[in-house]
Amino acid sequence: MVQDRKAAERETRKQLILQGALTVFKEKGLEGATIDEIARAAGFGKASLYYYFSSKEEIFNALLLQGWQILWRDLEEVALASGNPRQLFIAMLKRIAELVNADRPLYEFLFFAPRSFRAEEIQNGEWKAYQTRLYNVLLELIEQGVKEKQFPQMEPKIVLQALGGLFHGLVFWGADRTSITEDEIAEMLDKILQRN
Amino acid sequence: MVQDRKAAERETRKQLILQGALTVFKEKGLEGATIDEIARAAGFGKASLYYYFSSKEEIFNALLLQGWQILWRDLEEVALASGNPRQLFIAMLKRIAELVNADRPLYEFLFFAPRSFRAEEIQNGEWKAYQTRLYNVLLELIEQGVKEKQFPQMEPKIVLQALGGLFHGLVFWGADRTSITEDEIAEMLDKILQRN
DNA sequence: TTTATTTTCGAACGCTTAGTCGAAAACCTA
DNA sequence: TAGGTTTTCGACTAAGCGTTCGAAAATAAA
Repeated sequence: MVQDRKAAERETRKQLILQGALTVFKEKGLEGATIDEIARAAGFGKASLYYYFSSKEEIFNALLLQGWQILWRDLEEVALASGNPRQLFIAMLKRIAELVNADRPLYEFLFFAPRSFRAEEIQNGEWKAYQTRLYNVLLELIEQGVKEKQFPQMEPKIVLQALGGLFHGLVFWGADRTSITEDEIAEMLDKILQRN
Repeated sequence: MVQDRKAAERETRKQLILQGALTVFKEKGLEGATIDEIARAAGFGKASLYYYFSSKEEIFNALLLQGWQILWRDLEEVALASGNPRQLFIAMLKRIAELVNADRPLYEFLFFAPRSFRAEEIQNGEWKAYQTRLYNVLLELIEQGVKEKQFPQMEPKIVLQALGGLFHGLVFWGADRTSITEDEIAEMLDKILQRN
């Protein structure tokens, strides 16, 4: 069908635009990401963007949703694998680290951008459901792990909060960001989450 | 002297403006913090602000510098107290937590805002020296602590990075931010930084 | 009270940027 | 090739915001 090819092309162009948005975001930061620049980065005129997206917010929203969908699809596999809570938890963090390393700009956007946006449309976007799902899965793993004495005896929410911050720091902080390998993460987790 | 009183009043008004800036920042976020709103929050007309500060950047810069100065003055005391590296390190984190709890908006600004600003003037501001000093003191404490086997045998920079993220998470993340007490922090650190 | 100085601020300026419009170009169909 | 449809984009509009201007109000000095 011609229809199909048309739709596919439209989708491809939308992806190009999202890609451009990501590029600009990476180079200029969230505030510096203007529609004009995104258009140029994607190889379109400014007005053309509005043929594919109805607003700047919609672009960011689409980026967030798509990113979280991919992230979740990937992590779900890990979550459903077999192993005890501790193993699964570490496996998930490792997988997140792998993904982040494979496409840093995307995940910086996914993890940082939501804090910066104040718009309702974005704060209550569809992507949020995936974030919540991930949070709950990790929380349950910790709850189980604590119950089975595989983690220190602590309030799971606090542990997750702390590990979230820790992981965030591990993966995104520091001057030379390439210096932290998966092995280091695993080793670090092993030391910090030691049985007691 | 009349001169003196004048200078003091000028200083007081500058403080009012900084206070207003903080209020608006807290309510509207960094991007939403306009000169108009800051002026209104501080009880001045917009143009009056420029009688005290020459630009918006200068206002943020002054806020950062003053905040870090106060923070550092406070922490220096703790750093110079007696105790082994581990004790000193924990004491410093506890003190930071106390300070943050005492004036959350200020420290959110101090710790979050620098990431958002791209302006040279702010990125290379005087405040940065204090941040560096704090970083180095904490790093040395960890290096000493590792040497003396009071911390797990790990790369101090990584430990600090991780703890930075962790602490960040502990203090700033989560829905109900008041729920984390100093005691919990201490307990958490004790468990995580256990000797091995 | 008069004059000089400091302080305040509404209004205007200039620039940036999200979003629109209308027409041209590219493409498809017959 | 002719007519219709899809896609592109330069130019324009409108709004927001940092900054400046000029004059008025408040305060101090004489």
